[in-house]
Amino acid sequence: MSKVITPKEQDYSKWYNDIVVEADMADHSAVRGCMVIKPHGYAIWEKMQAALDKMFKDTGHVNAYFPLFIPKSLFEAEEKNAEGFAKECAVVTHYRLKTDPNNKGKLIVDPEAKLEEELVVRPTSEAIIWNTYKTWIQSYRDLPILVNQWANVVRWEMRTRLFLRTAEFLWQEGHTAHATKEEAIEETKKMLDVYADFAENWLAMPVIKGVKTANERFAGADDTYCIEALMQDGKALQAGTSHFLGQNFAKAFDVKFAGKDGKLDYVWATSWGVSTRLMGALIMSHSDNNGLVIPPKLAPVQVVIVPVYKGDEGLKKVSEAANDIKKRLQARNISVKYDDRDTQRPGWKFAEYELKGIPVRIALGERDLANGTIEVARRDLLSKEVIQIADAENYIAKLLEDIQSNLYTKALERTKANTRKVETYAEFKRMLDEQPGFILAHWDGTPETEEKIKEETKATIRCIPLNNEQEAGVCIYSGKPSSQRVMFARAY
RNA sequence: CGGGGUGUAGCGUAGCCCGGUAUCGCGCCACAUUUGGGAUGUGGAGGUCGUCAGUUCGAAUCUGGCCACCCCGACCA
Repeated sequence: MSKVITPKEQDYSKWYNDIVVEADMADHSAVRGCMVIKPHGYAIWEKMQAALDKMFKDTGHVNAYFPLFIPKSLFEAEEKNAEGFAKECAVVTHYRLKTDPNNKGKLIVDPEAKLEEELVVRPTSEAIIWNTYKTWIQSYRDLPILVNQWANVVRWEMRTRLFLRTAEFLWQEGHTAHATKEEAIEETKKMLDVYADFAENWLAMPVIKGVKTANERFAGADDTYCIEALMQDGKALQAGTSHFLGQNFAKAFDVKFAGKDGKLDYVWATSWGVSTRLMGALIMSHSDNNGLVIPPKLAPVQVVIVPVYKGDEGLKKVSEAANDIKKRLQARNISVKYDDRDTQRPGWKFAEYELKGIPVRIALGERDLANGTIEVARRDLLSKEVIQIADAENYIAKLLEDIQSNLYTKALERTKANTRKVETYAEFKRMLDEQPGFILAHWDGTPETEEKIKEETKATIRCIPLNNEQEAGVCIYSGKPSSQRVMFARAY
């Protein structure tokens, strides 16, 4: 049991925070609501980026970069989008500081350097991008445009939590333009599938694909699709969104194209994004009271080799064997770190790598050299096995696959076990308190009912699952007829 | 932004009520013995007590402003 991590049964929020900080992923910074992502955390994010970026490229997308600042007049062009984000925008009003004449050595904002037009720090980039697309698009031959950008955005949140909700965060935002509604909807769904694929095959995190209700929809979208995942405490986490934007932004920014028939029409749009919030999802899907657990496919280092030895001679002998194993594993595309620091003792290293979630640890000592063996420990089950050095590559390659699939299977079973159907409002409320998770229940389809349930229970409709089974029933709240169940949960 | 709490060495803390220049543990540095699950001993370094102002002969301690963080609400990826 870790000395530094608060057990999750005792205090789940504290457990989460301890993991982030003690596993060296991120820290609070001197800036309110903003975090420092430390090398170990950033390395995981880079792994996510690399995997996602390849998936985007494989589906025909290209990367570009748009400005951080958005002139207010552009920002307000799409009314619903602007309204939706207005309350959480950072705004640049001046472009210069000067020395304070009344307080030497201090700076003040120079009142003479007021911007003619304020600049909004992007909370999302639809406005600046659609203002640009206007100049890129004249004809159907210019379509589709399939652009993604990796960027930081700022949303001035009241309450922040490392990775889950910070004032500044890193993400990718795809922005596509299409000639037809059908094509745009297809793109929206395709990217949702990419996200679900990534979540399940890389994060080892099962997700429910669905569509948001009008209340929960992205400001400015006609439809918002999402992937929702269930965390270990039974709360839901929205892990990615893909929006069908209709012609809303094309109309706001007057982006028209000439079709084959010569007629002008507005362009159809999508946008889609995932953020550093996925780091929070990773933590809350797999980690335990001993620290972080990283799925092998996203681990910055998949295997660490810890030498156990006496004296310089011992280290030399062990290192020879360790470096050989390292090479053989690397030849199989396994990332390996050989930690030969003699400033820390083996036990200390064991605890450290466990805390940081490295999937596999090899301990190699002089005793092993004599026997031709290594001790292999897996992070997910905390189990150890002694194997022949000769079998190392095959054993560990398979072990990494096992860990990846074991993490997914465990998370899937947990999600299934905590997804329940309820028929009455009383049962619904009891379930939320006693066995939190996804709750499938009938809803009359009105925003009013959704709002009431949210007010009374803090539970929201996470989504209407795609390919939802049609089933006649009555709304748990109003008793009115309903044709399908929707998925409720308390959410992050 | 509303309610509550906290801020003392890198981290965790005692001292604050009742004013007199700061306690302990971990960590850090040196040396020795150690090394198969966070080693042990000896010696040592490290502090504008969050910050700014006020009261006082004297402030970690009393008063006020500000800042940051944590918890609970409203908001949210």
